[in-house]
Amino acid sequence: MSSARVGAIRSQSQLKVTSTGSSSFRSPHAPRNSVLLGDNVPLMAGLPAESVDLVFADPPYNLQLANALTRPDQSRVDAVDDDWDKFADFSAYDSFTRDWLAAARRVMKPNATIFVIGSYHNIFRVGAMMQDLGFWILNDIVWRKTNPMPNFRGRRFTNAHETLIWAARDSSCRSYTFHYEALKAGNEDCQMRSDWLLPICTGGERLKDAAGRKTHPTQKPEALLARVMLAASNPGDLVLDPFFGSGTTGAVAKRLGRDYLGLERDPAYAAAARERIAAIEPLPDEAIAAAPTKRSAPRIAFASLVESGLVAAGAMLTDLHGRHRAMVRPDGALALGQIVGSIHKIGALAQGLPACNGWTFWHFESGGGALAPIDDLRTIARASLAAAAE
Amino acid sequence: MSSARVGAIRSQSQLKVTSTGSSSFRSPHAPRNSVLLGDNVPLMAGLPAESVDLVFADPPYNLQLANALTRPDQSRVDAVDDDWDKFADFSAYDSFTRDWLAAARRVMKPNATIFVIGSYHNIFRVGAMMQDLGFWILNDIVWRKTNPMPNFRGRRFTNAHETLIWAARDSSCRSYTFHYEALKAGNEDCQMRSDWLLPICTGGERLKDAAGRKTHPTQKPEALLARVMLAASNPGDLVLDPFFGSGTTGAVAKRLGRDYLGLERDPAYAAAARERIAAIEPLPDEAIAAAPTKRSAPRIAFASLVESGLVAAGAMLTDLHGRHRAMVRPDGALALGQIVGSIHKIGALAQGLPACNGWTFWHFESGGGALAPIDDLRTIARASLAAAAE
DNA sequence: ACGGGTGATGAATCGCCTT
DNA sequence: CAAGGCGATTCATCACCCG
Repeated sequence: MSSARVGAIRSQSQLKVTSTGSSSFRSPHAPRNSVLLGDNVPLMAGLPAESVDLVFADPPYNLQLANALTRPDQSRVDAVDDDWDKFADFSAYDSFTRDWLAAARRVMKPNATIFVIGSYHNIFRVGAMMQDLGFWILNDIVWRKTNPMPNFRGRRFTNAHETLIWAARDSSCRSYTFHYEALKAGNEDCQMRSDWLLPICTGGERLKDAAGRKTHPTQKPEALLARVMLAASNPGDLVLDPFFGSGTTGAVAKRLGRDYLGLERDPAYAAAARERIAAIEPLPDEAIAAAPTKRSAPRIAFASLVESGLVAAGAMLTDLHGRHRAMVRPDGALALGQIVGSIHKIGALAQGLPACNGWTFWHFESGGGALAPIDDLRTIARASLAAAAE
Repeated sequence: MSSARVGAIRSQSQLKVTSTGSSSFRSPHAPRNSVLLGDNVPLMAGLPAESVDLVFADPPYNLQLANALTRPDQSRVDAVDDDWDKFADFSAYDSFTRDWLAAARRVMKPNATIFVIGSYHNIFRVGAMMQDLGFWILNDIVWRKTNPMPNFRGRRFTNAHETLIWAARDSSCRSYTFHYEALKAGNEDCQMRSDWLLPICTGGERLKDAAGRKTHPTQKPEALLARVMLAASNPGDLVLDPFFGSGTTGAVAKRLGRDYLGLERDPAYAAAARERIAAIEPLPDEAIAAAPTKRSAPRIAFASLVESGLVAAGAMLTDLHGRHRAMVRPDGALALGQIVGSIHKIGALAQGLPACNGWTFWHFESGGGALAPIDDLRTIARASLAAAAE
């Protein structure tokens, strides 16, 4: 997506709609870069279907602390005991979960994905409900906390992680956004794993009121949201957060050039989030622009390399070890003895395999008798194509 | 538990009952150190209620493989496609899960706990069902694999972990076994966290047939089972595994001086497991004996220290900084001015806190004017108590 | 014996476009 | 819409062979 488009979307969308919970507005486009006040289910019902690119949801965890929790020094742990985290029983929590998940699914574009974060108190119910509603789980991801709260009673393992579920809208969604190569490049050239080690949100990042009390009990670290958005969204995408809280999703979205839409029931949280996001400075477009990937590179026919003279008709190609030899035909096909076919087909045939990437399998003799893959020639062809387009 | 008791339990239990799946046997005690052949639900129905100390369950994951998967070198991945992992739909899997979980819950002693392992394909359904059946989740634990299979198509995060759910039979179970201090001592004096880093089962540990094929497609590493049993069972305890498979639970139980009961449907798996376990050499009792913990150490009344002369009546105790001073009364109470109470109550009162551990708060003057906690005197008292019991 | 190279393998819901 | 072609894609570990 070009930065021009990003700008256009941003400018159209500073409407700051405020709703009281009824489906009081309808528009062909979802509002962008706003915090909508009210219950998220009717608010989502008021959004156009298939209008958001990514959902991040941090629903109430349904924590069940029977009694007050104290540290060994008898100081009281400031546990989550807000009204929004109280449910009569599992059935009430399931019903709540079904409602918001179904509403979120409706507004997801066909190739959108959703992340939901939770702990063992609620994540199993959330995950089962997602499967029941037709979501297609892509991964579960473990956020390993570098600095979790210890288990003060010494009766359990330190609860040192939370779980995220990443899912597509349904099982047929195959072209969801996933920046595999960028993540790998940023991870020592190793695939990004399903376990992420990140600190919890503390220090200057943690929102506090004038008296020093934390604004929101479960503020998520921006690094977590950043990894989510960098992995599964593009600049200019609309990220919906139906449990906006302190607005971490909005803050990170703005910084990373994504658009956000936050839904929040509590006016105080919404106000704190708006203030927080207003202070965010977006990163420059160059820092955000999606890196070109091999999958997105323009397709080049091997025939065009022959036509342009990068490969001579009649030249012999071999595999890296010189075990197989094939001749380049003027029409861009390869000939292995009497058999003629594409670079891929002939490569597969030569090895007795069902498939083969001919670009990396076949080599030509470059300077000094060294062998180089014909993929190098494709790179040259792509460069001259790009130069011609300037 | 003494090693004598461990020996007694072991000798009673080498019956090796074999059942074909009907509830054909009844006994006041569950059989021990046996593999029972048949469906686990009727087999568990035939066991006495409240007869096992720990359950470890590795149920089918309900993997849903659409197509064959190949590595980048076109080699075929040997996926799990066994009949026992085929379910018509989520509803069939839920029903299967409910049945075996309910049967397992019935045979758990009131303070028994259960570990269930799974992946994102099934663990959410399992966890929700456990909550519905009344299990009380204590932790979810993440087994982080050091050497997971990569994601060959680059379309998702590397699926690098599996999840274990640890639960008590119900929310009222408070005295379940958990060797907090032994785990902490073995973890650089740091609380054991909910994320465990362990390699998958390969190499010599992996059972293979004469042709070199793996005996079981999903054999779990012994290190994983060892951590489970060391954390949540005592020597001589009965560990039930309703999905015994290749018998890792039995092998580790035997090595660690626990008794096992394995339920397995497939005669070939059961036979392989029996052979495997027969070759296991148990560790010596000294290596296994539960380390004494503070909780299990005999309670010592402060009064008994006064009686034995370790503390003199009339002696003054202070906190570490000398801010508070209290006098030892001959009845083992403390006096802070006119107020009299236990070492704990007076310690709390002195600090204005709701509670206080008097053993670590109050200090006495040991040799050379140095202050030492009265807990040191308790340690001495315990040592002489143990010596007297010899 | 040791080291390097090659090959095998593990609970996996693992494409997209054109015709 | 189904079928077929293009062409993109792997990490840690262990076993084995060879020099």
